[in-house]
Amino acid sequence: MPTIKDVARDSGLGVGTISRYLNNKPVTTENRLKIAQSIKKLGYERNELARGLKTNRSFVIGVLIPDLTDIFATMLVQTIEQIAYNHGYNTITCDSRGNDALEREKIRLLVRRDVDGLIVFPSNDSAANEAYGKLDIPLVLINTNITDSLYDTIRSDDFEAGKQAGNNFYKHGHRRVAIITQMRNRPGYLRAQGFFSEFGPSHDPSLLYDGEFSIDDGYTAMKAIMESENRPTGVFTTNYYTTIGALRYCREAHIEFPEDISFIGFDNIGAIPILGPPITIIEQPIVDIGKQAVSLLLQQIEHPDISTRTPIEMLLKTRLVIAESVKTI
Amino acid sequence: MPTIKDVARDSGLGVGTISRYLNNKPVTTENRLKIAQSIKKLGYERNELARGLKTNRSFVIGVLIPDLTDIFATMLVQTIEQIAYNHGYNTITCDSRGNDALEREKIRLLVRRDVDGLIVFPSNDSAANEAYGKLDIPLVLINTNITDSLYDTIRSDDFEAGKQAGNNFYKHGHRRVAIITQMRNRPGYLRAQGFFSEFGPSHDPSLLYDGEFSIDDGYTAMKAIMESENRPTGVFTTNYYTTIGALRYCREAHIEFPEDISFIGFDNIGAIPILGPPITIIEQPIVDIGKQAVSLLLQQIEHPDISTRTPIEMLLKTRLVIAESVKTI
DNA sequence: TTAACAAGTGGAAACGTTTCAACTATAAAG
DNA sequence: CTTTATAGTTGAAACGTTTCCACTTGTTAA
Repeated sequence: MPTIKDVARDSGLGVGTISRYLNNKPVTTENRLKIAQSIKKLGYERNELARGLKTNRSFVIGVLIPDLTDIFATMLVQTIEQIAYNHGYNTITCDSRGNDALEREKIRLLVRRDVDGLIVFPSNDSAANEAYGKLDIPLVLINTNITDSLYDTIRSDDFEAGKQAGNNFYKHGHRRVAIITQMRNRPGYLRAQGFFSEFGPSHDPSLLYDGEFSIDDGYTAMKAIMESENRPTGVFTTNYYTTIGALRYCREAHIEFPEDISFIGFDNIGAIPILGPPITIIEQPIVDIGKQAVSLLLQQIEHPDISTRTPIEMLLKTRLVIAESVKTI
Repeated sequence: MPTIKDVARDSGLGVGTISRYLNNKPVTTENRLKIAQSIKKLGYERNELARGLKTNRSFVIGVLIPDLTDIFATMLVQTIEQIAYNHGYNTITCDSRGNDALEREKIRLLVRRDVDGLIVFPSNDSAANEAYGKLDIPLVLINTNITDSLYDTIRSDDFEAGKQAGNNFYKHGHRRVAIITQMRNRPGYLRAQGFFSEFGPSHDPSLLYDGEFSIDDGYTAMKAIMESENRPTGVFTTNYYTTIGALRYCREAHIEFPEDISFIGFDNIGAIPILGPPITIIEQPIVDIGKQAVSLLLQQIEHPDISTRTPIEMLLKTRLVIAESVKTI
């Protein structure tokens, strides 16, 4: 591979000049031409490693997600990737497999490869939170479990999302509605809180189905609900996978909305709008989340002094998309 | 950040010794201890950039896919990531948005960041093929369009996959079956060839629905088929998205399998096994594709002399998963 | 005509590693 | 007790950039 020195020799100029050219600093047109010519002739390409070594800047941002096949996460990454790219940054994505230790390791990998900043979509495991404590690198957390993060944080307004669903049920006359969620996950917890808040100060604990955010748990919970003694008049699922799981059970058991039960789901993405029955559903502003995450990160990267700033927690409103899966009672 | 020199100073040893320690070369136990202590004390972490600059090795492999939200691609990446990791390599993933120019740019990005090898899942656009011509870096292509690649290539046995579907229809008595595919995509083309081969030497061209591998085109084609004059007795879709699209139309139009028409789909992943009706479907061996891709790549990386070897094209068999969506006539 | 200045240029030093030739200490062999 | 082999250590050089200071032009003002 040709180096900057080869270009210098070939064009008869000094390495400093070549470097200026490469960094868009002023160079006489005459030399500009010579250099361009030599570069083409030799097929020179800048070695980003050497550059990063010297400048401590890589123009790469790292994105860490718990699961590369999680549709919500990958949609997010996709918008992050695109926006970052428009700002001159490239993105590299790693999968932590929802594993605490692996998440920490991947973060080090990225840091050691000199990423300029990190956007982390943390695994559910709350223990992971410590990991960030030591890092001093621009960092933005998305949908984190942490309550008082030292870092900028961005998430959907989960409490409000829960309220939107609860309110829709309530105003259609529902008073006993079950919710399928994951209480040890902060968004899951907040969605539940918001939901119940619409039904008054106290609520029947048997309406809360607490488990993992997984297809299986959605399925099982939905089944339990349909088979329960004092069956509620509606069900609210609080993430993509529980929604999928619940819908699957309903398909298998030939349960129709809203005839057999009313239903509000979560995350109008992936297969749901396509293969699922038309349902009323909460939509997260994925594109905006991505946009704001990049924006906050770039602020940190480009104004390092800002790090003394107090951390920002940014809430983005969700949207209730109305279909016909909630019956008026 | 502390450097190797700081560690040397702190431990009273030479930088060379620290380097040996870090690279697991023999060091006296006495020194080993001192070094370990200094490293912990200073919080030293190796700078991979500087290392890569010197060694030309990064132990990172780059993966390029056309769409980060494409479930087939991300499942592949996930297994690649895992297997590579077990071999001591990390993975970074980039999205080319199915865009030829962007694909080329991302490849350069990765090369310039010194990845040890590349696994590329090419965009449909055949023009992209040139891009690889110049590269001399270990490279494996997955499901490529190129017929006589200079690089190792790995893909499902698409012709055989088509035959499996065609044969299943044929032996259930079907003689006029439509196929939805993308002929300018090589896998799509081969799947069609294999499919038709089961029905004899010639075929009715009106049974071929040629478009993009997209949900929309799957939907439109399925609609056209159902509304056609001389309606075929079955339909074969040849990738995930066309399958989804076709299923969507069928849901909306209340078409049931196999009563209204027989159906075989492709790629038993994502939402299909969960939300879709139970259908006979072709399954690609995703895990094996990932495994073999990494294996071929590591061969190239670790035996550079091998590059004189003639390129390998590896075919992996698909599997026909049988449900009840094909009627016996 | 000269002084002052601006705009570019050249090349050595530095970034944090690994490598390698020279060196030291220890052990084994005679 | 010397010689020879062995194992480990040392620090300078190199990897390909950017940065910075000293330098050369060319231009303007007096």
